[in-house]
Amino acid sequence: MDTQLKRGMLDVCVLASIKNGESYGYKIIKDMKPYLEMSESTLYTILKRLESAKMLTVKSVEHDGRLRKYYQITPKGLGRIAEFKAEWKEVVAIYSFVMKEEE
Amino acid sequence: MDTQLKRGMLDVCVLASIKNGESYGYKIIKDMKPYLEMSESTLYTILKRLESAKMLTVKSVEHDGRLRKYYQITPKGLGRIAEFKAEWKEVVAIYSFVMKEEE
DNA sequence: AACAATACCTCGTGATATGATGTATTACAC
DNA sequence: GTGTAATACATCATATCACGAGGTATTGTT
Repeated sequence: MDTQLKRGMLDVCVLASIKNGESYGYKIIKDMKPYLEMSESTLYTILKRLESAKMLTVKSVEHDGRLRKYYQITPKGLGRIAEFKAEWKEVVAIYSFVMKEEE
Repeated sequence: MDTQLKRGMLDVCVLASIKNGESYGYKIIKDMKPYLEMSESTLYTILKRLESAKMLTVKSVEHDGRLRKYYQITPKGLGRIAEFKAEWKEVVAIYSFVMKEEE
């Protein structure tokens, strides 16, 4: 799938992955895989970005000798999802424009 | 509207604008405005990109003392629109993922 | 012993949307 | 007739960002 088309959905997808319970990087990638493939470097970049934007918080936990960073969504993160929901209407309108007079 | 979300639709929108008859830069912006706002610098960048990709051809015409560059879509350009149509299904699937368990 | 899976990370690169800025003509208001 | 908006094109520098390549370290599995 075209990279450009995914942009703008990536951030929101990550937020959606942790919306109903905290999760961690490696698991987020696996959860999203059926819908949207994302490389690890992309995900960790996004997680850092969302953390800076205060859309999620993080806590590190030792698990089987390996470090795990659990992410929780914040009200601001939930707000971002709501915003996306509203913008989606515009996206659909653009799609309609493209398909106009298409058989 | 979020810039990122528009990406990936911009190219296709421009192609759609000339799908049913040639058009020129200034007019394309006006035609798309109700659906999607795009700055002039963005459009001319895209037109050049699409021309390089052979998705459209151009011919210059003098009109009222001003230069106008008329763009026509090519089979490759039409192919791009068809491709987008297919990718749209994936986009909708991603949207569903984001909205899952959303009230 | 070798390899896959788990789990994190950084860095460089390429693509690209946009604001700022520029050129030149026509149309219209005051 | 002077100024401003509209028409119509263009370039350049900048910032954002997805991604591949590469790295570290531990725990299964073959």
